[in-house]
Amino acid sequence: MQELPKAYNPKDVEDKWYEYWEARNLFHATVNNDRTPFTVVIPPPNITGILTMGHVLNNTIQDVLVRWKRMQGFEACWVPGTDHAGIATQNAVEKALAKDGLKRHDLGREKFVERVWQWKEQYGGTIIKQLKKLGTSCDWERQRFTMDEGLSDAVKEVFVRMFDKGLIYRGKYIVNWCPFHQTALSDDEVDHSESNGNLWHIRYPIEGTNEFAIVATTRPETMLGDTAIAVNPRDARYKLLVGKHAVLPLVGRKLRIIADDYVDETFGTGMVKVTPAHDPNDFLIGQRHNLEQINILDEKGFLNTSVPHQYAGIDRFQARKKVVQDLEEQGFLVKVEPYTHNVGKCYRCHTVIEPYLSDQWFVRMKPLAEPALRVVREGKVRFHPQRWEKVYDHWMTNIRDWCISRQIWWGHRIPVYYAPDGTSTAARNEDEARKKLGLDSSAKLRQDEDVLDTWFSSWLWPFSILGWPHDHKDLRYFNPTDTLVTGPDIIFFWVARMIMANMEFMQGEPGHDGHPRTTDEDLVPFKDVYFTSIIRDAEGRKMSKSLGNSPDPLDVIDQYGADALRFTIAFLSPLGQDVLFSNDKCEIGRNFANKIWNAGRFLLMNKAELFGSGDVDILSLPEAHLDLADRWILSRLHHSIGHFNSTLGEYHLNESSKVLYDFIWHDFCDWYVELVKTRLYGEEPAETKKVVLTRALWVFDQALRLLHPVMPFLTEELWQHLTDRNGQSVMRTAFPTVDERWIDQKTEDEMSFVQNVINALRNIRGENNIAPSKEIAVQVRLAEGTNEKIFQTYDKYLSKLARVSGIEMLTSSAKPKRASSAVVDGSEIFVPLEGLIDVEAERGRLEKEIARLQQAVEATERKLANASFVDRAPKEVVEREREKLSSFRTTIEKLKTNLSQHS
RNA sequence: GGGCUCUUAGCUCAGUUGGUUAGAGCGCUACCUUGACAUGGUAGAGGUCAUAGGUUCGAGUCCUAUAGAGCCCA
Repeated sequence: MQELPKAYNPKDVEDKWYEYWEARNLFHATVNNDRTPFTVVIPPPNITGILTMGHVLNNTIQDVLVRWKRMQGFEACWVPGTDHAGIATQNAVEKALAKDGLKRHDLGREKFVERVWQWKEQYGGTIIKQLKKLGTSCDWERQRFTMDEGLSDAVKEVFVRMFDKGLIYRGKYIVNWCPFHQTALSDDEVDHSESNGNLWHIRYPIEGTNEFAIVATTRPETMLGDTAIAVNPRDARYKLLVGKHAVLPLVGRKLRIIADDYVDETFGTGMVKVTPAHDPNDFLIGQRHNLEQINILDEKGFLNTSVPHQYAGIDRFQARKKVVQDLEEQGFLVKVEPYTHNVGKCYRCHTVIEPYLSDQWFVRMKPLAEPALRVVREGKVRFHPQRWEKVYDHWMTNIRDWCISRQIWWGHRIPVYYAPDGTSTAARNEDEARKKLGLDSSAKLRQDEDVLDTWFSSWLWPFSILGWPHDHKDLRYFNPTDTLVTGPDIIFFWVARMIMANMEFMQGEPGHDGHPRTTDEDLVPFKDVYFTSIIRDAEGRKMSKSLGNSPDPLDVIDQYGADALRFTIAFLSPLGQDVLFSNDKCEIGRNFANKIWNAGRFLLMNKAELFGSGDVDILSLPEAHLDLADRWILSRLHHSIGHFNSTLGEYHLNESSKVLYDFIWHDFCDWYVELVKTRLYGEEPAETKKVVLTRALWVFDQALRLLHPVMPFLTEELWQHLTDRNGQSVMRTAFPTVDERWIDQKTEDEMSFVQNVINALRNIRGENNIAPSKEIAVQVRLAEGTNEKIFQTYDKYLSKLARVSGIEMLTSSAKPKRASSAVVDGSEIFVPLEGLIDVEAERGRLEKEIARLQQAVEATERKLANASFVDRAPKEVVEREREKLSSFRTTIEKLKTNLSQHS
């Protein structure tokens, strides 16, 4: 057997094991009625995207959960896939075309879409390859794409069903319009940023008076589309004006003065202009008051012919200048003041978004929202952290219809067909459309030009990827899925809509038992939603391309290893709080990996020593020759297993990681390995040594299994080294379970006493500057009730861990002279340091300890002096305080006596 | 304007339902290459838990207000 390298090198390990797992199909899950499924669907990354730290966090969490459940015997299935990202992808391809001087219209729709597919084949898989580097155990056989055939069928099916039910309609609505892309954008595709503009105050003459209405606007050109002036009905100043008319400058149109609650009487003059076709709020006011909607723009952002001819055909920003100039010349401009306000910009091209009235397709959300709201309120879908339920509740109770049409070419084309006579219907194909429209097979149809919002395919993800709309055994078995891991930023766009879609479309589908689904429990898409943290840079700023502060995870993996990155990110991620990340923080994970590596190296070197090239059976725990250290590490192991399982079950991944870190580094490496050395290098017979080492290997094997979900590569490598696994992989072995038999408080207390004695001796050594190589003699005066046997049996622990040459039990009450001393649980430890003792240091040491305890004594005395504390606090608590006080006092007493020896 | 979150050691954060002398990692100081590991070991320094009230026998923990930081919605 070859010796392991001195330092762990992830590069020798990671790709090798990933290929091994993939080649053996270990990520694959199948319908298996002997097992409970555990299903996770990946939030499909965008095909234009590359791996970011956000993906790393998100997918590490999913992989930890999936690997953990898989080892626990669940049929764990993690379905991966990608998202076609309509606008982003179209944009990327258009950019590529532009390099050849081409526009998409030069190619035409069909050719252009072909080009996008080619682009997708070439670049769309990048992020998937990157995810593999991270070690994700996705079931790659099941990989899906939101534009693939099955998902396209699902999209059509859903559209047609909803259309037929009247849940989809076409209507005029104010949308976010990008004049560059000439498409509507959903709210999330608009970036809002503070912008310095002006607030123009304009005077509108009031008909039949000498008075004026003064209104303020940040977009003066929209006045050309004004159809009313509004005031608040409670505003006493304008009560008499309501019902009168104002005259729109430059245009001459009469504007009704109306009263509407929307108006804020404290803003400006308390009067606002109303432009129903170019402002979302004004649109709503317009609907309430039945106002005319005058659209003054075309789709490129130029003024159209519904404005006076001198403005028609001008770009909106030019028009603003001209309108302002004309208002000023004609005396309508009151003042201009600088004004900072939020301006929406297209997230792809940063063009200023125009609120624009256009024909769009909408989904009626109210009927869908109701059941989706109920299942969250009733806890059938649980959010972690729970506070997001409030946000969800608020959005769902105020839900607005969803604009699903986009005026682009890349995406699911809207399955609505128009007959020559203008009638239309939604259909799965042309034949069906003709049938529905009562046309014969030769009739020419025109399909709607628009495509669907990308989220319209994403919201079907938990069932479309499992075979719906066809009845599929996978769908019956794996849906409802279990845990969704995603960012809180898409709670509305994705999470809420998936709940709505699953509740709506799984209704009546055969469930796990083959019967039609009816209960909420069968209809939800997932049971738990884990909202991840946001990754920020070390200064707490959001990671962004423009700041250049987002590390490339592949560089990080290259530098530190995937396991180190995974562990670090898990360790740093509190549930619901942001994570401040910088590359060098991966040292936490890298150092931990190296520590584990070397613990393994230690065990394997000793194994070679004791067993030669022969193999060792480490599959069962040897229970012979158990000593305190053995019983203690087993107790700690089982505590840790329980703690890991419970914290991970609550999605406190940072705590789970800390459990692993503390157990492996501190319990196993710092103490257990050192204690085991006393036996391996001691005088026990070889057979005992073999048992001791085998037990250590067994414990380490358990530790590797525990750690595997977080650090899959390192654990597989070491696990394979421990013994011949006959083709087994750690990722498919049983996860450790808690065995209460080994959890033993008495053992932990005894061990803790030994540790405290060792710590006290180390403190004496450190403070007195005793060279580590120098051995010390120790004298002990035991506190009453302390078992002398501990010192007799485990003197070798002290000798190894505190370099103690010998222990003498004191029987007389005389204090040793020139000794450094400490008190541990009432027992006094003396280290005679003739000639070595630094009297000043020793005095300082003891005085400091006395002062520390003195403070504790005072605090405890204060508590016990308080009659109502003694009266009203639980008896155990009071009793504990009394014990504390007496123990502090005795300790101080002893320390003081020892201090007096040095005066 | 409405809602949510945060403020604990120089830095980044833990701290479960209120009850030991408030913890960890990094950084810092000193010592140490001792037969797994210097990506390491041992010891040490460092905190009036943002502020002010309140509830309670008892508050880092619960409540209210204030200040500061951030996020979401309108």
